Amino acid sequence: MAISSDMIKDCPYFTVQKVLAGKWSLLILHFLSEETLRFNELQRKLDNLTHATLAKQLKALEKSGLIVRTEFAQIPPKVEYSLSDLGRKLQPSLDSLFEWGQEYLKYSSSKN
Amino acid sequence: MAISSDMIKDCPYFTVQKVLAGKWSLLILHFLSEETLRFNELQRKLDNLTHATLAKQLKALEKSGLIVRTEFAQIPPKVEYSLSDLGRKLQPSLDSLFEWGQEYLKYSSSKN
DNA sequence: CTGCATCCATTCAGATACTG
DNA sequence: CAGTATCTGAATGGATGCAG
Repeated sequence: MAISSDMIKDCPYFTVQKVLAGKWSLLILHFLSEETLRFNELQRKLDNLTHATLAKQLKALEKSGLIVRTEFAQIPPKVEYSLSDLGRKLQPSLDSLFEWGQEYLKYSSSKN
Repeated sequence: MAISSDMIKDCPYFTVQKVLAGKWSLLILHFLSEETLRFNELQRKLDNLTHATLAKQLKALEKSGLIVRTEFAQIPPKVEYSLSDLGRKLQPSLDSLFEWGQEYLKYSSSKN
């Protein structure tokens, strides 16, 4: 259903929308673009986010191939997340969106 | 709920995610960036989309201030949609995302 | 520290049908 | 031609608790 046949394959916009669907995707990608982070470090940066929710988002991003999960076999467990090549390629777009977001905020605050 | 106090105001990423949340936002913005369109013209471009759904998306985008609705007082009714200044400013980001989407599709198809 | 399973609440796309 | 109202089902964010 939704968009049939060709479009779903041909349309990059659709892909983008799918990948960025996660409510926290942008934030996560942003933080990971600055540095590789462990699960808990990431969670601390994203306050107000339970570990279950974060886990789901990370899993989704990993499945999309945007981030890389590296597990260290040790006690206590340690897992690091970083951007994949694909994720790194997205960064310019991210920066661009970030700037636009600032414009938007500026605009709407002057509007009120 | 979710992200409290400052972050929600300060974080452009959050704004972006809110605006692009709609499943069809990217497509709609794309088509409108090429030309001003009437409701039905837009719907024809977005096949597989009921007018009710499209109406909701357009309303959301209009509320976000990304598109402009122009109504002509005539029979039969005529309404045109076009990008606002804010919407136009988003275009570079859109293009950037589009390119990335293509990369993504290329990558995943070679991966399979 | 990290992750999974479960349940709940909400959100939202989509279908249908009705109005001017 | 354009828009609205209502309903449904699916997806998903989020809370809690349990397990390596």
